Amino acid sequence: MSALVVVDPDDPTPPFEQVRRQLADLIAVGRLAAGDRVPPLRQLAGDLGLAVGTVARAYRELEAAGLLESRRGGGTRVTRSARPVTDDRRTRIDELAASYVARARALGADDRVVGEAVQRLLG
Amino acid sequence: MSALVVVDPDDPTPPFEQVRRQLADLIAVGRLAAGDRVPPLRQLAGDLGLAVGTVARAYRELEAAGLLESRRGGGTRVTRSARPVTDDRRTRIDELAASYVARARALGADDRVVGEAVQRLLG
DNA sequence: CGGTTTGTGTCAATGCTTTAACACAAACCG
DNA sequence: CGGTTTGTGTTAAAGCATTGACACAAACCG
Repeated sequence: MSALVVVDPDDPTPPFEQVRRQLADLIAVGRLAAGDRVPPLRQLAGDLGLAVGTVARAYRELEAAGLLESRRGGGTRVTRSARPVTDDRRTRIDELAASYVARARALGADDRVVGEAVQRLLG
Repeated sequence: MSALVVVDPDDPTPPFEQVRRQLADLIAVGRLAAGDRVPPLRQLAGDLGLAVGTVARAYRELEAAGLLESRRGGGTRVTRSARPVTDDRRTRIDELAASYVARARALGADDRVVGEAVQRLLG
């Protein structure tokens, strides 16, 4: 009975962000495929012990990112096709990359290792 | 000029928690060895653009966890009993890389873009 | 058609985090 | 010793996340 998503009360990360990240990861990894339905707001909120608005925010941000599509009465589903990379997204990706490189270097990794760790995941 | 720690302003995770996690990682991985000194509160706060109290909280929680020891006037150092988990540095870097790739993909980037963003930073 | 499901929106109240400025205490160092 | 460094603690103000309750809108289904 592994729940789709879990919220860690000891993690200071805001619950809406925990949910958002986990769903984004599930989609990125393919565990949630295009067209798959995500739990209704009230159901997921009830399961996690969160307010409806909190889960709604996670869905809303994922929809803004092009990962989910919501329809009143129709539920929320994973988007069929991924959006093209816009300029905004490009700069955001650069920021994520810079953060990763900085943190990996801080752990003592040399640049070769830093690059390989990513390439290994990209095939 | 590799920064010891970095804070991501776009990450809803509270800054004190970002700092706390990264320092815990550095210690767990052995990049910060037992007895090593951590930057003075005011210095790290200045570098990161945070208030002194914010960094102080990160240090305080790490001390409560037994990872750091603070002395007024004497600075803050890694506890002797805090031992690095042997060679899970590689694992930790892989986790960081996986997180970056997942987040970048979630933004709609294809794998080529994800890889290039990193390579651009590594020269 | 009509009832149900589901997402959206509002609102005030509450709590947590951060900030800035300041005072204080203890260890360091010349 | 005396000045400096450094960690600790306080305060008030501001911002943000969450909650719970409620109303509304649109899609679904029998």
